[in-house]
Amino acid sequence: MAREYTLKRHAAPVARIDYAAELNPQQCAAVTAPPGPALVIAGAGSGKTRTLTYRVAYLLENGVSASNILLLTFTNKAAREMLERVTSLIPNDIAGLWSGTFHSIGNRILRRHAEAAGFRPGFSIMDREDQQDILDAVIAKAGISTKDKRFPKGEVLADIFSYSINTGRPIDQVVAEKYPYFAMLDAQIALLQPQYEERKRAANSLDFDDLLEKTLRLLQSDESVRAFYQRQFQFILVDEYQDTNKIQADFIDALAAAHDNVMVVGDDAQSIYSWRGANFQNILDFPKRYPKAKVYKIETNYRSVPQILQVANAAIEANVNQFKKELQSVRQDTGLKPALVALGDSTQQAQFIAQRILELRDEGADLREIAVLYRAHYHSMELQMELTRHGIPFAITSGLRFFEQAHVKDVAAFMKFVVNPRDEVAFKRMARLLPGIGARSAEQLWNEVDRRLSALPLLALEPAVPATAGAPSPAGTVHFKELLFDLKVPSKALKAWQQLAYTLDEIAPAGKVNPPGAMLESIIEAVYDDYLKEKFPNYDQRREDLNVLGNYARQYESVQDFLDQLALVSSLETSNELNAADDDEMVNLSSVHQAKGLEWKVVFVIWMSEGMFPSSRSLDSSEGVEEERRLFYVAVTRARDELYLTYPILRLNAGYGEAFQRPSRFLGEVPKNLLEEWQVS
DNA sequence: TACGTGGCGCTTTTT
DNA sequence: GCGCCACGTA
Repeated sequence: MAREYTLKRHAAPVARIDYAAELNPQQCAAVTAPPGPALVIAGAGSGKTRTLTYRVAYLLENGVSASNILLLTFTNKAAREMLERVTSLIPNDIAGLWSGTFHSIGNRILRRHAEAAGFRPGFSIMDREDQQDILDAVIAKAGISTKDKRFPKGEVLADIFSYSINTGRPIDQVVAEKYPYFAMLDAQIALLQPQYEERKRAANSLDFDDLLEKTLRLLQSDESVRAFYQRQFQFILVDEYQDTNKIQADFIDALAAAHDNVMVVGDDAQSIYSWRGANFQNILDFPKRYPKAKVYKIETNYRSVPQILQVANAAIEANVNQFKKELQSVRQDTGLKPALVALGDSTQQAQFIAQRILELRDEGADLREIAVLYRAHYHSMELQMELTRHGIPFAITSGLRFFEQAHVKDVAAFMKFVVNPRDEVAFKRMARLLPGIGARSAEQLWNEVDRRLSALPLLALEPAVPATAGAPSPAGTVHFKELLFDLKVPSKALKAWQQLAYTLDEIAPAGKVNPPGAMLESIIEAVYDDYLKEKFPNYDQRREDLNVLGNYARQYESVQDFLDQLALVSSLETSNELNAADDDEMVNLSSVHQAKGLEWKVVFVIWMSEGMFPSSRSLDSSEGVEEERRLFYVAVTRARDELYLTYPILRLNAGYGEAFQRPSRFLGEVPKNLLEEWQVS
């Protein structure tokens, strides 16, 4: 039996926060909960973020060191905002606190222990597109002809593998469920997975799933690493727990195993990421996995007026699988019911929204306090045109992230390659930019580069700048000009190729990597600007994007950190950060998914039509429909004062003329007397 | 093997 | 009304 021995804390600062006064009793109970497992079920708008923020402050005030806290959130922005609020509450230094998304925390851990996980510290992070590229190469290499019989493309394989990893279910099961028409190929598909793994290893590249999975495996297999982080993270806080998947839940469990000091916060009614492997059974079963868990419920809603909340409560009612709860509004009754608006077609729908927004602005509303939400990004197309016509400025958190645009990824490929010369995807992307080099030549060139790289000592492949600040710096000795200059390239590409070799040498002289801002300048000036002019019709726009990227890059000293940001920061966070026009008055257009955690005074939910919302793709299973219903619940609960639910009766079908659309079933589930029907003519 | 043109099919959600 | 893919040509 080990002896229990406690180190005395240095004198804790005098308690400054009056928790009972600043929080409601339910919040306060959760915030001041004793150590040990805790499940906080916090309804929409109930002050979930506030609760977590105060919890962090509470721990710090009670002498817990910041470096012993791990805060896991759904976006990096959410983490940053919480910590800012903590700083405004108490004077403690919180620099040592680890916070961010599961992916970014995984990345941070793996950078430190890359070797133990079977990689080199300078590894690249692949996004979905990179993943598809490499999988297409794996398929080709395996000699599978996609011609004679239908075989899934890289895109589909990525989806299968990813879902399999994130849910911990075998490939054949995933294929049978999600792609039954490929069921007879499942053995062959499963065979490709180890090849994909091998290829990633050779390229020293990790995909998004690896950032979770490899981290978990590392904790499970390496006892010293596990013990280290278990000791470091004495208190674990998890936001949006309902959207964690199996790996994420296991990751938390592994870290918490030694002390069980884990507080998870979430709302099962807002679980909307099952297609990415999220499993809201994690939150429902938390008390089973942690039998000592205390459950705290926070059911007072501060956000929405009662009329909106009633609609929300009614909307979620039809779901069988949930913790029953009834949100109570503390806000004044405005006497204004949410509007149910039927419109002739989608054009009218767009006109209605635009007109109503103009009226709201005349009434003195701030455009930033208005949002239009929809199920899928393409639902917003007509509205965008209509808003433009009326001169109404809007900001979209678009489907395509800023960093996923071709020109951004192109210039990033240069940087990725010099940081990690084994990055097959980055190299090929770079090569294909040159005239006369397509997929085929790029592949051949890579084979030769790969051969030359293998002849170099292992250490030479590390970048000369430390991967993490303070780490010893290995001697980088890759001379890119020597490596590439004399390769055989198509004659059409020769000049550009030599230029490329010089440029790489310039941005990483003798393998010593320049800071990202300077690198970008060289890349653009030496090769990319010409390409951009030639290739894209909207040169000016894209060039401007690259300037923005350059400004952003200059904030970073280390290329590695900069590239990590590109890979791991979500669109929501970048759009604000890059445009920096936060104070511009703009209406927000957003998918419901991206609206998670946000709120506005006025919310329009458009395309409330059967087949659109709920999406027709979700209709074949009851779980699918329940998730759509939760999504609808999320949409409704974004609104503080005014809510409009609109749907067009006619749908203009591409090519096929028009078809009648039934209103969404979700509208029928809300009692008529809770909504006010608007007749629009 | 790279790249331009015509036909076809049809729209989720994202770290 | 648009993007993607396959095919044919330089």
